[in-house]
Formats: sequence, structure tokens, C-alpha cells
Amino acid sequence: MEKQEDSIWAHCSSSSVRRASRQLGQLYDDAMGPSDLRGTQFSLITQIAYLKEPTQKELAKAMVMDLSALGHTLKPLIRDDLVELVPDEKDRRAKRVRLTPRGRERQAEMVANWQEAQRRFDAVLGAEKSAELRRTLAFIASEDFAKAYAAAGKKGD
Amino acid sequence: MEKQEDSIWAHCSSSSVRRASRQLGQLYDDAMGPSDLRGTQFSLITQIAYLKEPTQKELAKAMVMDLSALGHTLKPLIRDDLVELVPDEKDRRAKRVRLTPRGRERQAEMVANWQEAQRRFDAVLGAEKSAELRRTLAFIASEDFAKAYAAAGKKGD
DNA sequence: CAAATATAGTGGCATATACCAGTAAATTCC
DNA sequence: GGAATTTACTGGTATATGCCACTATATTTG
Repeated sequence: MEKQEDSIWAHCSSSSVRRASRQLGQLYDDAMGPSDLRGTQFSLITQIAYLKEPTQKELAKAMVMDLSALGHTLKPLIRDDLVELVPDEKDRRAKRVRLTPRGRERQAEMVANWQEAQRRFDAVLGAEKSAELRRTLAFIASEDFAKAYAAAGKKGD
Repeated sequence: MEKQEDSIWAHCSSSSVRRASRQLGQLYDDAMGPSDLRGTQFSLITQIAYLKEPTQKELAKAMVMDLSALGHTLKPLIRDDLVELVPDEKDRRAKRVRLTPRGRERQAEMVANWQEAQRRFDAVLGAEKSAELRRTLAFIASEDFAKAYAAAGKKGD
């Protein structure tokens, strides 16, 4: 009981993930070269491209991000004319997120840079472990995980 | 080559880690109960306690965090009298980070809450996979990893 | 030892991200 | 169909985190 000798990283999954995300944020941003686009922004516009004009709500859910956080994160991209918000036809509350031509262009340009950053990652960790890690993290980010996590607290809480 | 059909989460380790960290930030903060202390702050003061009065530089390194980012992050904790900065005796440039009595108290109080949050995590992912994940993430956060990552770019770049 | 350089921190600015309190539009319920 | 509720988003505030420029102190060098 007096021990708890080890660093928190050895025991806390949340802190471990967070710390790794700081390291990778740095490494990927460096590897992707001097672009005005951050790694976070690249993954965001890539997700927008993938979802093809999602509402903010849909995009936030895919990103596992708070809706208002997403709104704030979009602002610099809108300011720089990479993204625009267009009101939904049917639901006038909703606004769809769309890449501008410039946004599509920048996204496409960055793909090769991202691939290089990811190639390095795979080279260091190994393609197998890399893929396995992404699967595990995708599960952790899933709704199923969140539900199971909530359920695991029902009794002990 | 035209494909790239899958979502970015399936291919980008950095984005995957980041997205999982958002989810876990939420889940842990919820599970740790209504405290004025965030999960990030708990892990920070726990690391301070572990290192026993580190300099900001040392602490930043352990956290894999930018020195100035650390400085900013410490401010609310100093304001709330959980942490204090004391000039180092020998090197007057350096300031050591020390928990106040109140800080030690709050840290100790939160340990049980954190354990519950972590217990849930292990329950959902499985203790084995959980431990394995933390090992992988600790490697990713290590200097060895950063060096190997840099080296992996030397040729292709 | 004095000048040049390196190190530790600070402050300003920018993005990332969350919570909460609105606002407006849609949906549900008498 | 109009009131109550829910949903989608906005804006404000706070923490999280990084970069850069600057300051103060230490270390290295000639």
C-alpha cells in the first residue's frame, strides 16, 4: 500500500495514451514537413473528405470529439478557406462541413507526406504491431467500448 | 491508388492514438467522479510526487511535453495552491516543482478514484491486453522510439 | 577573466479540446 | 395545432499543448 513505486505510465492507460499522443503529434508533424497544416488538421480534413459533406454532428461523432470542440477546431480551416459550412437542405438546424476546392487540393497534397510519416512509424514498431495497435485503439474509441466501460462501473459505483 | 477508401483511423497511428486519448479523457474524467481535478492534472501531480521535486525541465521530459507547455499547464495548479515552484539551490536558472501539502493531500485522495477508472478499463479491454497496450505506448513515448523514428527518415527523406 | 554559447524558464500567440449556457429549428405529445 | 421537449449549433470560458522570441543564468573558449 505504501509502494505505488512505479511511474504512473506503467499503470494508467489514459495517461499512457495521452503521453504517446504528444510524442506522435511531434514526430508526425516533423516528418510531414513544413506545411501550414498540422497533423490534427490533416486528419480532420481527411475525415471530412471520407464522409463526404457530413453534418458537424456526424463529423464530431466520427472524430470522437465534442461538438463544440469540433466547431472551434474548424474555425481556422474556414478562415483559411479549406473548409466551408453549408446549411442542410432538409434540416435547417444542421450545417454540413464541406471541403473547398482549395481544401481538397491541400488534403491531396499532404497524403504523400502523411504516408512517409506513417511508413516510418511502421518501420520502427513493425507493421504487425502497428496494425494491431490501431485495431486496439479503434476499439477503445468505439461506442461499444464506451458502453462497456459505463457498464463496468454500474456495480462498483 | 485511387482507393484510400477506408477511414483514416484504419491507417494513421497518430490519429488513432489521438482519437483514443479523447475517448479515454472523457471516460476517466467521468469515472473519477466530480472533482475539480482533471485526469491530466492528476497524472501531472502524480508524476511530480513520483519524481520528488523535479525541475520543470526534468518533469517536462518525463511527461514528453514541451517545457513551455508544462509551464502553462502548471499555472492553474499553482493558482489553486496544489503546486509551488522553488528556485534550485545550485542552478539559479532552474525551478523545482514541488507539491504543496494541499497538493499531496488532493493527490492521495484521488488515487482511489483513479484506480476505479483504471479497473473499469482493464475490465473492458482485459488485463493482459491492457498491460500490453501500456508497454507499447511507453515504447512509443520513449526517446529510443523518437531516435529510431528520426533514423527511419534519414534515407527516404 | 571576458566574450561566445548553451541552458532553463517566461510570456505571447495559436491551435486543440471540453463544459455550459444560450438560440433556433425540428419533433413529440396532448 | 400549439406547448413541451429534443436536437444542432454558437459563443464564452477554461485547460492542454506547441512554437517562437526573449531574459537570466551557467558553461565553454580563447
